[in-house]
Amino acid sequence: MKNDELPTSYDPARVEQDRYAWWEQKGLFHEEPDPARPPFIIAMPPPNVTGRAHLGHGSTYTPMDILTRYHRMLGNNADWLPGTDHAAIATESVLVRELAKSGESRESLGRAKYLERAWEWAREYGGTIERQFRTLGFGPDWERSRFTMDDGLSAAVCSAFVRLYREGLIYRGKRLIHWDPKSQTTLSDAEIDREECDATLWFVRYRAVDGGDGVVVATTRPETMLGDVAIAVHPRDERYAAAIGSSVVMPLTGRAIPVIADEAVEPEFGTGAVKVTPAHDAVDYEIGRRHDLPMPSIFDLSARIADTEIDVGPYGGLDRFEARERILADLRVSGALLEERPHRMAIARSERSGEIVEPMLSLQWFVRMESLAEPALAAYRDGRLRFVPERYGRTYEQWLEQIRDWNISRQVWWGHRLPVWYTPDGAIVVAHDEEEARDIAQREHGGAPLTRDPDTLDTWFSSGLWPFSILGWPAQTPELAHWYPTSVLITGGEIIFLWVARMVMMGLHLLDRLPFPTVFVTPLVFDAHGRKMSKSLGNAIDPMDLVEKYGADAFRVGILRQMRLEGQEIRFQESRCEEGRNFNNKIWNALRYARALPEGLPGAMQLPPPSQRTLADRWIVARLRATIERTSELFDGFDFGNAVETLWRFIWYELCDWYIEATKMPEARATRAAVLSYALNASMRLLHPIAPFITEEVWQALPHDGESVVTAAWPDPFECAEDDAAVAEFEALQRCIERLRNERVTYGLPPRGSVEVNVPRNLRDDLRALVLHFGAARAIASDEVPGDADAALDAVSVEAPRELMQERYRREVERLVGEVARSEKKLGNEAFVARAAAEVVDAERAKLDGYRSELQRARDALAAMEAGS
RNA sequence: GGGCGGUUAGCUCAGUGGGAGAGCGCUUCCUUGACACGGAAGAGGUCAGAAGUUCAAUCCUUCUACCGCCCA
Repeated sequence: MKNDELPTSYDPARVEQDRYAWWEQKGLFHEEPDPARPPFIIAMPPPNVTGRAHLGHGSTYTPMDILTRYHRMLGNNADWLPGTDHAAIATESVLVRELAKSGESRESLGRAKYLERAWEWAREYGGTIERQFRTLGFGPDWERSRFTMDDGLSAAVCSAFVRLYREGLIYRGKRLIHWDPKSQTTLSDAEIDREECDATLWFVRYRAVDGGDGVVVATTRPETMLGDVAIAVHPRDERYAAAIGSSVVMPLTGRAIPVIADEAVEPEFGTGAVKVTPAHDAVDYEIGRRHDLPMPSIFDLSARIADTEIDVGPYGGLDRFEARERILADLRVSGALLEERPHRMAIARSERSGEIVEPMLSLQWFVRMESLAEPALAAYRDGRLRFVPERYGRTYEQWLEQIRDWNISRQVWWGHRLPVWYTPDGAIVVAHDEEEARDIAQREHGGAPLTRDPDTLDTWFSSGLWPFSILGWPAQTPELAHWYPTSVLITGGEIIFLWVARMVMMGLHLLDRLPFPTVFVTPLVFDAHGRKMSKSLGNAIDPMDLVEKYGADAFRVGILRQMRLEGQEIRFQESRCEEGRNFNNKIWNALRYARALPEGLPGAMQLPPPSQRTLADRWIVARLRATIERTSELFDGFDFGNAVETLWRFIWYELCDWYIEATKMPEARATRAAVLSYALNASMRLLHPIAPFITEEVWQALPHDGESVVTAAWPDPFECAEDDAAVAEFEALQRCIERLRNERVTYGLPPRGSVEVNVPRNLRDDLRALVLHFGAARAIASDEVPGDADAALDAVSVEAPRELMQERYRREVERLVGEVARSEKKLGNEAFVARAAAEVVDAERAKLDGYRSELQRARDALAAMEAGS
């Protein structure tokens, strides 16, 4: 492509899609296990198969893409393993809603037909998010993409279940679980959201059996009175000491229940006496267990009052909320309802359906967590498992310390069906498949017919196996041998319990090794004012729209610049993407400039010999070296925000603003094409993990080695000489130029057109040329200035009408007198000199010396002017 | 109630025990032979409040206020 074919501004839409297809067709993201190279493996947290990309993917998945690309360039055996998750409850609730539109339901279709539909659905929408990830430039090894319901992964799930069951770590039991009456399924603790809301606290009198005053209890759920089995008070609550052991009458159905004492009761809450409904409240359930109370359920699965276990009086068949109203009305009439007070409380809703969750006693499958949690805790405590930022480790630790058994059965159909069969008399057979189940039944249950458990497994059960199931486990594959454990897990903080801890437990238990040594927790994305993004608030931003407006690279740069290593949130500002686009345009134009150099670019990428390099060459090469080292360090430390910032500053301010400007001087001609193309090429490689598309386009248009920047080598800092002297001199030059520009404005001189500057006779020729070039100035020779180049550059000044210059010098003298006074005062403080670190005191002395000589120069100049006027 | 963050320029945020920074926004100027998605200069802050440690605190400690996240 000739330079005149390069448009004046970079147009991402023109290149991104084709470039991505080219990468994929070349297989650049694919790897095979290679024991000869260090592995770098990331298991992509599988998004919901029917989901869509959102901004959170930007903050969480871009770092994975960066690290994989970076390690590939370092020559490692780097692979990013993608995949999708079947997201049972989320997908099923959408599907059921869709079916309802055409008057169908799960039940009307039957399980087989329903699953067929579900698969169709997954296939239809399943490609969307992977396509969107391509649009965002993510480059995982698509050939290895897996789905949690694949045969292989399903086999892993089954194998894990059978093994854990046979080890006694999975059991079936009647426990209090969270029930979603709408979706008709259980939910784990992690699948419910609690929200504060205004509620009412009702005070109800339970009379003594002898008709005495009895006890007044406070409750937020009067409808559950039907299932009350006791009244509980705190054992040390004086007010109720006499009542403990007596019986009272539940006002609705007249049942007598005991008054008991339990530590769990808070004496300050309400009246200090609470009703106990073990089948419908978590605290009550624990009380019920401690006191061996009956646990009658009063609801059916739709949370309607049902009389199957206990007399529910006239309330049978009522929905739980209708029942509440009726019961309150009846209590009012009977005079048992004494008072109602407004009350703030947290109610639990299903994260997916939004339905208010009902605690229910139910026969479900559980994983016994204690013995799994222990090694997972130990791995963290002895430092084998590390969190970045560190504070998230405590979140992990706390959760594991108070671990509870994990309810893994779900009453949805879309998912991994439990590998569990029952004989007619209720014996349990757990097997890898039906054939094995029959063998077992034959052997142990006299060939009794089997019925398979209809339930499926919690999605997180399969997710917990993800880092090794995608590598082929339980089969012993080369991938599993070389790529497990993975290198790092990157995810949002909200699923440390749901997912991270479970992967750790499963990995340690099933493979005896941690699935990853490091967990990098990325920030949550909020809107610009810190509000959660949501459809209902209308503040959600679709990353696809941002890509369309600014390009994928700009989106990535935009969101990364808002990431901070220790940050827990990003207040997303779209303007950052716009700035990212501007940055890309800057790079593009640097390329156009380089290609327009009349001498042309060299064929190979090579720096000129050091002896031929100009000061600007030496400076930019030294700065490039520092940038390479810094960027590597920041990537290694997951500090992506600072990595972008570092590259941004180098490329825009140093390479484009200063170096390119310097190459416009005649003195730069001999070396500029080689140095500029080298620095640009290296910059593109440094930036490639962050902005894959534009870096490929620019890299291809420059002298380069290899077929793609994707597989190019990470820049080698040792090709670039350190050069502190050049850096110091160039920085002095920059200060000088900035001062000259300031003087121009101060003196009201025209911004363009040559001004005259006083340049000490002894200023080195190359520096003099740089000063005149950057300052757009003509030199007037002035007196020599003793000292180094720094001092000479400090003495450069713009020539202007005498009064203006005098005024300026007067202000300069005034400022310096202040500085000298402050410094002298500090050094005059004996305590400072005696107690401060020696280097701090020395630095202060050096500063003072500097101020004094500057002051002297300014005074001399002023005196000379005044003498001359 | 328990745990964890935050409070720095109009906005979004960096930052360090030794004279406060960036980007955007704002003001003024510049269509210089890569780029107006650009360039130059500038204004703008008792670093939430109080106390303590220190020769020295925006930074360390404690407390207070407000905001947020997670868990119960």
